[in-house]
Amino acid sequence: MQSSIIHKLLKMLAVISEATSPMSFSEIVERTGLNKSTIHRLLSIGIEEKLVQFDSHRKVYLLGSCVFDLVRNAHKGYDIQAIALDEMVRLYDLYDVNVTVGVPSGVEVVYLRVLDSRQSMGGVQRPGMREPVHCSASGKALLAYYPDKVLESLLSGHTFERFTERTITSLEAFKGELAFVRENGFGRNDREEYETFLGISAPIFNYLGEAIAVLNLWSIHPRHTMKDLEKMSGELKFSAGRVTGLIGGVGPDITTGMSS
Amino acid sequence: MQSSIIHKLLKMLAVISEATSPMSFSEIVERTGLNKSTIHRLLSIGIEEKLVQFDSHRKVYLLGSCVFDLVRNAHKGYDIQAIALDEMVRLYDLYDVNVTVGVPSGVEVVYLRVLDSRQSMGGVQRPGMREPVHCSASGKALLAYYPDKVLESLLSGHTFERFTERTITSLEAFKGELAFVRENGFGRNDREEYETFLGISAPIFNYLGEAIAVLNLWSIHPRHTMKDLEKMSGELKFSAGRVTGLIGGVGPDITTGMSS
DNA sequence: CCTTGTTGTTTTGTAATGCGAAACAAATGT
DNA sequence: ACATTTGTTTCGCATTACAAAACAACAAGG
Repeated sequence: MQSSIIHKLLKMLAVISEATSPMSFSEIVERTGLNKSTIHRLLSIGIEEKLVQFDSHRKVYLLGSCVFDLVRNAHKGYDIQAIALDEMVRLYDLYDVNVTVGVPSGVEVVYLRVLDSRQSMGGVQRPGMREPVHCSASGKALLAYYPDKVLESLLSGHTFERFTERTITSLEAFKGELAFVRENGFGRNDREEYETFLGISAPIFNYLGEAIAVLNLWSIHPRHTMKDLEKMSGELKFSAGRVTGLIGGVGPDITTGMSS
Repeated sequence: MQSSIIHKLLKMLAVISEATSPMSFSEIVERTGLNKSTIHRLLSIGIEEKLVQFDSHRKVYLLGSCVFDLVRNAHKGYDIQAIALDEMVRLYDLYDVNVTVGVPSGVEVVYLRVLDSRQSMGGVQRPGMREPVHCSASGKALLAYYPDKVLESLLSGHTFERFTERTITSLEAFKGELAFVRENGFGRNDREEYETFLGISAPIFNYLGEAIAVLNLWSIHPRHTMKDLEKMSGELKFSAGRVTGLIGGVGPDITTGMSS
C-alpha cells in the first residue's frame, strides 16, 4: 500500500519543519527534490488544511496549526493507565508480582492502576493510593529526571519522614539514589516505607523527554529480595520504553539542571 | 485546490488524536463517518508513513512517531528572532521606538535582536545584552507565566539589586507586577534599571502555552512616558500574538502553580 | 527600453490512484 | 453451532495527481 501524494506531503512537511529558518517556495522545491508543480499543489493543499501557513510578508512557509493541534490533543487525551495496561499484564504474567502505574502529584506519587500478584498480599496497594516520593521506587524514578531547579524547590521544605529503619532521611543519600536511577534506568525501594515491601520502578517519558509516569514492580520481602527484582529490571525498562513509544515520548535529556 | 485523501487522512488523525483511549478500527470508522475500506486504506498508509502506530495486542491505533517528530523538529529549528523580525519592523515603523526580542536565561533576559529607534540613544541595547528579570519589562512578562514552583526556586536566592530609586526590591511588589502582567498581557518597566529608560514587553508562547520569549518596546523618559507606551501595548500584544501563532504556540494556561 | 535571470503559477494530456459497495474472512459471544 | 461483530479484500469506475512546459511577475543590468 502506498500513496504517493501523502508520502510527498510528509516529505515536504519534514523539510519545512527541519528548516532552521522558514523557507521560500524555491528552497522547498530544492530541498525536497520534488517537482515545482508538485510542491505548488502540496503547499496549496497544506495551507487549506492548515498543515502549513504562509507568511505573506516574507513569502515563506511554516508549519501550520493543524500539526500542533494533533500533538496537543494527543497529549491531552492520552490515558497512560489505559495505554500501559498491556505492558503491565505482560510483566504480571512474566513474574507474578504486583504491577502498578503511577504519576507524580507534588511530593507524592499517585497510583492509577494496580495488578495484584496472585500470591496477593491482600490489596495493600489500590488505585488512588499515594506515597511520598522519598521512600518509594516510583518517587525516585520520577524525580531523577526533573530539572535541578524544580527538584530543589520540590524538596526544599520536604521532610524526609522516617517509616522504617531503612527509610532514607537525608537529602544527600536521596540524591545518591536519584543518580542510581539515572545510571541504571530504574529506581528501587527496599523496605523503606513498610517493613516487608520492596519494589523497582522505571520512568515513562513524554515527547519532551520529561518523566511523567512510572511503571512499578512490587513484592514482599520473604518472597523476593532486591536481587530478585533487579533481575526483572530489564523487562521493566523494556515495558516502560514501549509505553514511552506509544505516547510519542523520547528518552530523557541526561543534562538535568538546565533552565526549565 | 483540494485533495480528498489528505483531507480524510487528517480527519482520521484528528479523531485518533482526540480519543481519550486508543480506538479500534470500527471506532475510528464510526467517529470519522468515513467508509470502512477508506479507513482501512488510510490506516495502512498511515502505519507505513509512521503517522499511526498499531498496538497489535489490543488492536488499537495511536498517533505515530512521525507526527511527534514534526513538532519536535519545528521546535528545535525555529529561530524566534528570525520569525519575529517582521513584527518588530512593523512596530518600529509604527511608533519609532526601540524594539527588541528576548529570551529567558536563568534569572536574566537575553536580547536576541535590537532595532534601534531612529532617535537613537546610541546603541545602549545590543544583541546579546542581558538584564536581570526583576527590573525589566521582559523579565516580568516572562516570569508571570512560570509555574509557581519554578518561579519560587528561581527567585529564592535572587537578590533584588537596586539600580534606581524606582527599582522593585521586594518580592511582594514584584509578584504584584507579575499579576499586572497576567491581567493586562504585558509587563512594564518604568526607569527601574536606568534612570531614563522605560519599556513594555509582551510574551510569546510556545505550543504548551509556556512563555518562551518576549517582544519589547523601549524608549527614554523625556521622549515617552509610561502612558505613551501603554497606548502602544495593544499593537505590541497583537504582534506577540502573531509570532506565537507563527511558531504554533497557544495562549497561556492562566492556572499558574500547577505541577510542571 | 529591452534583455536576462529568478521566482512563482497555470495548463494539459496521460497515468495512476482513490473511491465505496459488496463480498469475504476471521474473531467473538451466546 | 450459530449469530454477530469486527476487520480485509476485490473490483470497475471516476477522480486526482503527475511532470513538462508554457506562462506571468518581478528585479537587475545594460
